[in-house]
Amino acid sequence: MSTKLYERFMYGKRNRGRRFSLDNSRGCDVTEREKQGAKAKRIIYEATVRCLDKYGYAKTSTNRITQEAGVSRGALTHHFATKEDLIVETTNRILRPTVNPPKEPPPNKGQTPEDYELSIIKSDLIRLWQHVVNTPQGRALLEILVAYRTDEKLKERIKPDLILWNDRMQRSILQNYILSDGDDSRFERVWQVARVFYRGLITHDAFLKDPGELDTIIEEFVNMLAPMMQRRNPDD
Amino acid sequence: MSTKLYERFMYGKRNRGRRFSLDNSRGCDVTEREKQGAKAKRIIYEATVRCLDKYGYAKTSTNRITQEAGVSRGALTHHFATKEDLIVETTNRILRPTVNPPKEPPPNKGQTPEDYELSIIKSDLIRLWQHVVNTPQGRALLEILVAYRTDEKLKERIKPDLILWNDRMQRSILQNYILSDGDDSRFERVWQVARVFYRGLITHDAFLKDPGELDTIIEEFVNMLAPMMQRRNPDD
DNA sequence: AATAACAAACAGAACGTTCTGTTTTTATTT
DNA sequence: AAATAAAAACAGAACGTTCTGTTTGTTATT
Repeated sequence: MSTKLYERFMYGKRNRGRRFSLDNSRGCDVTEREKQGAKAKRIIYEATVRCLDKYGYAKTSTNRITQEAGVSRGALTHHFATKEDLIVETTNRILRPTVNPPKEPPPNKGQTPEDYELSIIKSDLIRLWQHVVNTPQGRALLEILVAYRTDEKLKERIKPDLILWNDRMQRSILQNYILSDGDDSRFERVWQVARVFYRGLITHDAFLKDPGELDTIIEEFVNMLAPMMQRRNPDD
Repeated sequence: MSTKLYERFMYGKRNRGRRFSLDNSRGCDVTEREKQGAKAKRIIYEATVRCLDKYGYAKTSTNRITQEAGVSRGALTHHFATKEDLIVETTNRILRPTVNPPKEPPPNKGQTPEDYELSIIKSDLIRLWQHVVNTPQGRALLEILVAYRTDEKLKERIKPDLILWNDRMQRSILQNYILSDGDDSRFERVWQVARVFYRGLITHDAFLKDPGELDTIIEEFVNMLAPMMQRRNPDD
């Protein structure tokens, strides 16, 4: 390249074009490019969740994710500078919809009001297992949480998110399920017991000959927990 | 090495010496070499447990284990042909002492018999957490169980051991405890609920600002479970 | 003398990251 | 409206490191 051309090039470069980064400096309307990038990120995120669920944390390499997502290596590194960035963002996307689980309308019954209330709480507890914890997202989260335990850098980055999510979760649950004269702080603990139990349950079929045994254990647990969530006076 | 020496060495190697493997073909007396080998294996096993606990499954490489154990790479590969062999044997050694947890003598009290019984059961449940699950061995086992979920080859090799251990555990517990209403199969489930809960608890402090919150959750759980349980009369 | 026990070098694959180059979209200037 | 600069969105090669497993060599025990 001749000096003249180069100087003209650099001159133009310095004085023309955009001075600021793009990413939505306009205001609100979504450009084609933003849509494209968001879609790619979503595809990669979904592939990451699938890989964590299928192969586990140890074998979820960036190579495998690109294969699963059907994108190039460059695409992944463009959107996620490091693997840690990818895991952090994946964690946040897993937690996002979990905060407010969709509420099912209670089915009609010919039961006494007490039995009816109990059945609703039981079905809610079972739903927590079937539609939140024991899902690709839930199992992927377990993989991340176990890695979290021994990965200080990851811990540093996602701990605030997890605590925030926990608080929001508790508040959301309290809004929907607590009885007016109940002990809130105790109820929060009971609910956390349920979440802890379900997390442990993901790895429990290792000990069982028949996977169906899981259901009976869940049933036992639900029968144990549901009546407590109905107690109106915990102080007697 | 000169050719002559080398040939003499190889010649001797091929045509002389013992034809069968050593490891205790004599009968009973333990040789120095056997002791040495067993000690090396124990050191490697203990280092593996420490690595799984400290670094997690993904970052527990054979290299790291040799460093942690203070042995050479050759020593490790000599005793454990593959990494999978090492993990399998480590799993078995973790499970070995857990089957029959040491029983603590009950402390004296000025309580009613009912309260006394309840307090013993509660302390047993807390001990399960403090001295079995939340230990380097217990946390290492969690790492292995999570890897197990997505590793078909590992699953194939240790599944029988886990099921066997589970059965022995249940029988051992049944010897000491029964359910308040005397239903054994239901009690087995209740006890499994406790184990599942504790396993989940290992990863739960990720959600908590203050690690001390764990204790209150444990307390809640124990208060929930203990009244359902009853110690078996040792005279039957 | 044979071999268990250990040590160390090595091979090949896979890992995460970095880098260079190309195409496409967007914003600004003319 | 056309031209142009800049940045986003890829694609893919290459890098150095680390991994597991193999092989070869040495020492100690029987």
